[in-house]
Amino acid sequence: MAAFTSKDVARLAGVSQSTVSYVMTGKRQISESTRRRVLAAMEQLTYEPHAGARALAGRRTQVVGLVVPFDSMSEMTGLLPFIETIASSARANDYEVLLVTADEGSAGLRRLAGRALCDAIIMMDIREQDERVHVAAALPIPVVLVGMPDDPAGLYCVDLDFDAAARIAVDELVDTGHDEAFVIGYPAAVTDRRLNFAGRFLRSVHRYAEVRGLPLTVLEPVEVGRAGAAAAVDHILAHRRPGRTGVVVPYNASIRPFLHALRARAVVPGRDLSLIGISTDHQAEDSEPPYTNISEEPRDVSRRAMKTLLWLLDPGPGVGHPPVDLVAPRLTRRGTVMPAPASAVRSS
Amino acid sequence: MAAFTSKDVARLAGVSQSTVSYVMTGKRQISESTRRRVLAAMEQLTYEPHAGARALAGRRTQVVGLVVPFDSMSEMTGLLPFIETIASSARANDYEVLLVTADEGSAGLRRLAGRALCDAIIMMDIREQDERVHVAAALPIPVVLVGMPDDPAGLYCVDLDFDAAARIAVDELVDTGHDEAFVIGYPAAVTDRRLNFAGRFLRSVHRYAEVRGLPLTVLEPVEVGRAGAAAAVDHILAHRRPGRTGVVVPYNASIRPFLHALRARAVVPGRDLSLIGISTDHQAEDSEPPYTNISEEPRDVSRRAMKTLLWLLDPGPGVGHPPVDLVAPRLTRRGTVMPAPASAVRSS
DNA sequence: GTGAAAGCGCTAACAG
DNA sequence: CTGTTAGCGCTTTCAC
Repeated sequence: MAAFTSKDVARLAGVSQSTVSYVMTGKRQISESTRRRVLAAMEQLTYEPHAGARALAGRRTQVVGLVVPFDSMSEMTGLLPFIETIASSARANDYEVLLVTADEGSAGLRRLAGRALCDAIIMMDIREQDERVHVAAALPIPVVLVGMPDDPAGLYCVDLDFDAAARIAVDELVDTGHDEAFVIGYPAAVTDRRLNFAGRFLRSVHRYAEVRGLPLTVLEPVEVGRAGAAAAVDHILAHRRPGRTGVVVPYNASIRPFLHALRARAVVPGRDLSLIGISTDHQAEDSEPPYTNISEEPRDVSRRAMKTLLWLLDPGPGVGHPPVDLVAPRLTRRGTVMPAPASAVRSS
Repeated sequence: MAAFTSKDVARLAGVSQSTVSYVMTGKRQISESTRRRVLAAMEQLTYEPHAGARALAGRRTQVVGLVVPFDSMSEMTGLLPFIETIASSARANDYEVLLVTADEGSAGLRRLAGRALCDAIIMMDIREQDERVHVAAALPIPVVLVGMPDDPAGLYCVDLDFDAAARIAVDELVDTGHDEAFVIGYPAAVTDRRLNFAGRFLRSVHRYAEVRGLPLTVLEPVEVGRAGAAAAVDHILAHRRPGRTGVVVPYNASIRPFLHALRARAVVPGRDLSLIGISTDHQAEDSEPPYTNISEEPRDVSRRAMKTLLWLLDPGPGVGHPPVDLVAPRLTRRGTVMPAPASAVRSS
């Protein structure tokens, strides 16, 4: 395997180099006979086109840049399904994936575009006010955001619909006759960095609670882990008013420690209070106990982000694409919400 | 920002294009004054060299390919620290990271090398007999394995020292006076694919148990999750002989469910039996309860893999590199191993 | 339908 | 110490 070039293929097939190129790209009609000879030659030489040369001449890299957060939290936060889905999705469309860590900030973006390392970028870990968003908007290549900054600067955004998640949570608690709700807020690592989803969820949950007349308390910040969860549980137990108490845990890494803290106090979710978590279904099902959850949909979000990106790279003839694409979460009941007492059922 | 070239930089600095190139690569002595002018020009134009052109002319991409497993398990198995560490490590050495999923098999490897997408490859998810290893060995670029196949085919391997892990586990149980040990084996997803680490651990644990006269039973396969863990615990409780029982859980995703199964049966690790897990310290510490563990060291393994790879790309003057580089795990006691009764202490 | 030839933007001899 | 020049392996006008 000594690195053949398209020239070698051309010679072996008895055609010109350009014909080889056109066979590969399909940008020209090629007679069936020559196409066959060319393909046979490529096969025989196990030819692979040189990506750099291709990028240089064709100004297309067939690479998408993926900007991911790699802080200490990401492991718990379920970053992997995003990466995985984007990788598969890219491969299915003949793209490679170049990984860049978010801590590079704007410099990483500039490098990706400036060096022509990729044709487009998917960026995660978006903050409410994110300087990178404006840098991204000025790049000569398309950028898709996973998340919604305050000002998208004209960029396409894909994410879970956290507003809908908040509405679903409030509705579920109200419809099952709860008298009060607590929200386990985000850890300082999230609020300090003003990650976009935290604000989106909290604003919405306040609004819907008010609309439906549900007294609501947000505990914040609540650190992920034993201590933070213990403090939160103790606070709730000490301060809750008489009646049915609901707890919403929107940050998935906080759910497990919260469940542990409840168990340690012999408080049973679904009996002594209600619990709704926002997490993947997989995590909710796998937990001990399984809990009623509003689904994060990392795979769906990633797929749509990839779809948007492909469309941006090659806008089809059809109508456009929505600039903001929010994936609707689903509620799955797993018994950690106390059912409505027969007397207290209200309609949603 | 209209995509400047090194020619533009050269003109602006009043030098030739090659001088610009030499300023960047440092492969030639450049007078301080011209170097300054060139750097100023690059700065002024926010110049970034075209990666494709560079790869084409310089036959160096400054990219490392990373082949990762993206099966259903990988999320639980702690893949992220590997990816993260390799990404940072690569960046620190001016390399980009191209992500390829293991399910592409040999084709992915051939593509990476054939298309000159990268200068070297790090491959994870190695099976005992892995066709990809032989393909990799024949590639014109270096490949580092994270894991140890039966036949490394001359490739450099970096991984945790599972033999040492087995020894440490057996020693700890024997030294604390245990009369018997069980090993919670790997799930079918691992054994079916003959992933290399499973065999390495199991062979060693058998050997050391025999050496130290510890009766040992390996339960296998044990599926990850509630059902598998429950079955394993029930089996152990039903079949264990009188005396002190130790349990070793080498597959980290199995540990949590195992702990749950114990708790559900009111069996307390550290009191009613002993438990040693193999997992990251972080996971062991964060678990409920924290458990005595033998450390997986994904970051250290990744760092060393990267180091080996860089050395392969540019063998320094010093002596060579060991072809197999095993990271020593550490035991951290967290109270899930019953301490030795005063009368039964034996020396290690 | 197919070829010939001119670059894409960089690196690395070869010259001085 | 610096400039000139010939490619690297593709894509893509032109031309037929």
